[in-house]
Amino acid sequence: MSLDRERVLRAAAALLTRKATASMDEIAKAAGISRATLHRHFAGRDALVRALEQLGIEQFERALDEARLDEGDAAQAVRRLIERTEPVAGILGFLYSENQLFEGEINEGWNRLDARVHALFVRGQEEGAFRIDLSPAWLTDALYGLIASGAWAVHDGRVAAKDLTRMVAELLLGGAQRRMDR
Amino acid sequence: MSLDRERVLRAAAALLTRKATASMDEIAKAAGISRATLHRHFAGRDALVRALEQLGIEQFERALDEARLDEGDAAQAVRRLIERTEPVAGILGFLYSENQLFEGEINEGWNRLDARVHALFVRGQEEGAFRIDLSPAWLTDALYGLIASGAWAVHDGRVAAKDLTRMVAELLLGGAQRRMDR
DNA sequence: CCCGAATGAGACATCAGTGTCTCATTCGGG
DNA sequence: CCCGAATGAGACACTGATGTCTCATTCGGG
Repeated sequence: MSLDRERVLRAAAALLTRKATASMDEIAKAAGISRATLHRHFAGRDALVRALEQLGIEQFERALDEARLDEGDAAQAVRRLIERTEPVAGILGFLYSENQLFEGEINEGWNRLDARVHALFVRGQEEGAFRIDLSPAWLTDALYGLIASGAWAVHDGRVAAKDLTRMVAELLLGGAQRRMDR
Repeated sequence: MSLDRERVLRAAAALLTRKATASMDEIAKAAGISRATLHRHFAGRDALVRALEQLGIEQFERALDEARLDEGDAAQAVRRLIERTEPVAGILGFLYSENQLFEGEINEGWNRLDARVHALFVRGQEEGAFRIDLSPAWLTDALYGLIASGAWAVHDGRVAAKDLTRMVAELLLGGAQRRMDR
C-alpha cells in the first residue's frame, strides 16, 4: 500500500490551519487513515508537527528559489515571491502564528529563509526602491503577517482567492494610500 | 481581599500571548493566585478565555472611540487608531490568531468593531484618500494582521517598542516602496 | 479585637488525548 | 494466485488537565 506521507501531511495542515488543537484522531480521520497508521508513520504528535514544519520550510524554500530574488528590480522580486508563496500561504500562516503562540524551540531552517527574505528587502533599500525608514526585519515580519492574514481572509470568504496575491503584494509594496501617479 | 478580576485577566493575556495552551495552573501562577481561586472567579478555562475576549473587545472599542474615526482625513484617523490600539496590540494579536486557529463561535462583539474599522476604510476610499483597488475588508484584515505581527516582532526583539505604531501605520498607509515625494 | 469572607493548599474523581499493543483483514507485487 | 507487508479496529495503561471539594489560614471591615 505504502502510504503517501506527504498527502497525510497536507491533510493535517488543512485541518490544523482551521483547528490548531485537533487531536491525532481527528487528524487521522481528516487524512482518511486510522489513528494506528498515523502513529506508525509519525512517532507522535510532536513528530507530526515537526514534519509539517519541515514540509512548510521546503515549500517556502522552493518558492524562494523560483522567485529568483536576486534578479530584476526588488519590487518585482517581491511580487514573484508572493505569487510563488500563494499555494503554501495557508500552511505558512499556520506555522507563523504557531511559532508565535506556542513555546518550544524554533526550527533552525527558518533562520536561513528569513535571511533570504531579509536580504531582498536590504537590496531593495540599497537600490533606492524601498523606503529606508522601515527596517528590513519589520518588512519581513509584515510579509509573513500579511500572507497569514490573507490566507485567513480567503478561507473565511472575505477575500476572493484569485485576488490574494495581488492584495498582499499591493498593500505591502504600495500601501493603502492613493497616489497621484496611479 | 476582593481579587482584582482585571488584573488576573491581564496576567492571563500576557501568558497566553506567549503560550496559547497554558494550563489553568500556569495561568494561576502567572497571576500570583492559587488555582482554586482562579476557578472561583472563572467557571472554567472557556469562561476565562471568553472573559479575556470580552476585555479585548472593550479595550479595542475604547481605542476606536478615542481615535475619533469620523474626524479629519481618513489617513490621520488610521494613525490615531493604531496609536490608541498599541497598548492592546499583544492581546489583540492573540485574539485575532486565536479566532483563526481555534474553532468555536466568534464573539458577536467583533462584528460591531469590524464594521467601524471597515467604515473607516470606506470613508477613506470615498474621499479619494485610499486606493479603491484594495477592498475595505482586506484593509481591515491587513490592519489586524500587521498589528499582530508588530506585537510579535516587538515581543521577540525584532522591532523596538517605540517604533511599533509608526512601523504599522507607515506600512499600512504608505507601503514599502519609496516614493518621489518623500 | 473579632468574625465573616476570601484565599491557599491539597485531595479526589473524571475525562480527553496519547502511545503501545494485538489481531483480523486487505492490498498488491512477484 | 499467494504470501508478506500494510492497514483498520479496538483494547489497554498512562498521563496531564480539569473541575469540585474540604479544611486551615489569612485578610480586613466594623
